[in-house]
Amino acid sequence: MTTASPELTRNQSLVLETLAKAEGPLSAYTILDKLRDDGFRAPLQVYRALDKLLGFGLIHRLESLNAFVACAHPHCHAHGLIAFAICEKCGQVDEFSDEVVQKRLAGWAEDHRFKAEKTTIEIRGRCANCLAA
Amino acid sequence: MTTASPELTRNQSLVLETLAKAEGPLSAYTILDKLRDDGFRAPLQVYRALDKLLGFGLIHRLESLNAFVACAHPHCHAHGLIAFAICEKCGQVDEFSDEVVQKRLAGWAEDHRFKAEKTTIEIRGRCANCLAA
DNA sequence: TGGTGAATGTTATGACATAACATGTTATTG
DNA sequence: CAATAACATGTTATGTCATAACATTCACCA
Ligand SMILES: [Zn+2]
Ligand SMILES: [Zn+2]
Ligand SMILES: [Zn+2]
Ligand SMILES: [Zn+2]
Repeated sequence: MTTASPELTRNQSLVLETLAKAEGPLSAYTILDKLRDDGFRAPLQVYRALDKLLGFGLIHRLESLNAFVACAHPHCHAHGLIAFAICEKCGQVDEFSDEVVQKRLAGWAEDHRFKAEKTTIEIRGRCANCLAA
Repeated sequence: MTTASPELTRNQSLVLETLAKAEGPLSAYTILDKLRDDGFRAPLQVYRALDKLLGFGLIHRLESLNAFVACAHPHCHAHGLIAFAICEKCGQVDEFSDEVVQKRLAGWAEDHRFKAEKTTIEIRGRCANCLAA
């Protein structure tokens, strides 16, 4: 599914570090701005690095945000179906997976002879901290 | 959750009919092009109608495609959690819901004191027809 | 050493979405 | 019948996300 990662190039490392340091998801253009001082000039420099990092499974794309986050479990490299809980207030993203949900969706696909290639689960709302405040 | 729909305005009806007639999801700009002959000139005319129709629950937005589809069950107006299976080949979209998945995600949210406001589930892949062909 | 493939740099363009403001349309209601 | 309020619409401009196309550089190995 995901390609094994050799070592990262300079651009890939910079982008990954930027995401890893960030509080929440970042858009490609936000990453670009943060990396101007490191010589980044054009969106493609970011998008190309993001593509590779996605392939390595080191980051994820949040479809409902058009943004990217560093993987919360970059070592358990073979995580199956992943879900994201995204706080609309503080931007915090919680990455988790659920066997039951995964099996259930796989069951639906099998019943309908649908060959799933990529599944997106994103829950938008308010996190515990933001609700408490 | 969704507001009750009074009757639709001319623009809203045109946009909804366009989506209902379509084979698959349409982007806002594709809808705009299809409605040029009906007097549509600017993206906002489409986006405003789409916003209302989303509020009425008559259409859905597919986050992973930046596109829109007519609701497959526009009468069962109170559908809970919806999932979409999207064929990458023919564009067909299958809209379904699953009680178990819904309860499971609600359980996660409760456990983590996360207040879910909108949940997206989108499965991309190949439909039965396209796999047979 | 030179040739191959991958990564990078750069410019331009395409695709998706909204801000801001003016105008029109349709009830209420005094 | 105004006056008004609420909503829908039209229009221009701009903002945001993503890729096409092409030139150059780099790392590696025959
Ligand atoms: Zn992950
Ligand atoms: Zn929060
Ligand atoms: Zn529906
Ligand atoms: Zn298909």
